[in-house]
Amino acid sequence: MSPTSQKAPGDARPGGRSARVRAAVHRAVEELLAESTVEALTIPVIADRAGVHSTTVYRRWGSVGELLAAVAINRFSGDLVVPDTGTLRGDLEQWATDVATDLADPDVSALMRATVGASKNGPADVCVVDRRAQLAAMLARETERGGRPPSVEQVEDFVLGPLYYRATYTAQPGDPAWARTLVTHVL
Amino acid sequence: MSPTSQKAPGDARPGGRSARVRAAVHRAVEELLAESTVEALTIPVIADRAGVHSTTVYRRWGSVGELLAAVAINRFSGDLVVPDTGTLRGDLEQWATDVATDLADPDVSALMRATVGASKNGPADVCVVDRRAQLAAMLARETERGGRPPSVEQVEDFVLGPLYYRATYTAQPGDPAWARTLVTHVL
DNA sequence: GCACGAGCGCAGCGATCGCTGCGTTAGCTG
DNA sequence: CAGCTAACGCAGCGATCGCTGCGCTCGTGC
Repeated sequence: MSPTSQKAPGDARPGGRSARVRAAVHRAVEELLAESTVEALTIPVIADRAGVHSTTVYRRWGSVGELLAAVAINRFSGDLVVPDTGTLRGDLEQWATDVATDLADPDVSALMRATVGASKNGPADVCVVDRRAQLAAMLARETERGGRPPSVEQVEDFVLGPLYYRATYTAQPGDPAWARTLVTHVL
Repeated sequence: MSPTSQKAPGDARPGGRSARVRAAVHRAVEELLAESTVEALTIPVIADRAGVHSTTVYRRWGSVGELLAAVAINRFSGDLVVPDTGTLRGDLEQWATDVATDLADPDVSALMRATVGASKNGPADVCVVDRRAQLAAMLARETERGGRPPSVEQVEDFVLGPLYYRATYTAQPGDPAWARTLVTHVL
């Protein structure tokens, strides 16, 4: 399932109210996740917070799970620009620092955990597909420069893995300095 | 919050019916998680599957979140015996292989994801506290042998991190051979 | 500027959830 | 073996959830 395969209505009218409603609902989900548990995250509550009728949410997203996936895709895509510092190390350090900073935000990690819990098709890859694409782009650039970068899997395992692991399972999210040491280890 | 701070009733009578009910409910949760989504995991459904009345589940656990945490603690504690092969590398390789095998089970990863989503106090450390304790024990034994093992955090980041990351966010859980390469990297 | 149609608000409906007294059963204790 | 108490089963109750026709509003294209 590609991130752009959103079959939901509203795409045929991207200019006006639909976009406003979508933004309001997404914002409501993030706010509620930041201040409450996912068990209290029900569609009537979301709709009420967004100033939108429950019917709209039911029709456009169907369930809390799909809504969460949509919010996660929207949140984890496009927020980070792919760094281009000239060297692979510089790119990766900048990128890892950005990811670490993003994951250190409690609201972001709460959204991630909720998405993980609500994902029905096995793992919650919606949280990482975009990051993986950015990583592949940086590594491909290094190859074009004539370097021999590590594989995507290696960087994913030793940089993204620890970062996401800490944000998901431990109480201490990684700080930027630690993220840079991860890059050093993998190079 | 220690894993043994279960304030729930039933501990004063560990020999008979309470233990049976607890086992039946835990089993029901694992079964339902394996065959359905977490959104369908409601207390009446769990109680019905376990052959127990809903009242009992409400009284002993209170909510699906606490019940999931209890199941996770029970599942992720004591299942793995700490290896003792004589060398740190042997211990870690055995241990990482066991963890990888465990996480490769779809039912286990489903339970983990559900626990992550239902955890209210931030991260879902119930999934890793016991693993961390086992790791600390192995590293302490190496210190007693006179060796200089890496820190718990290092092994956690570069072995547990990738393993849990893959099980949580990607479609390819780690196989035992790959788990051993992780150990090699950290030593 | 005007007609068309997509998307939203409104009202309400079964179904089910989460929870609470009360009586009964079953495991611990002397 | 007998008494006690913790834990469970039972029935039922508000509350709320998820969902469905219907009419209306607002963005889009001619």
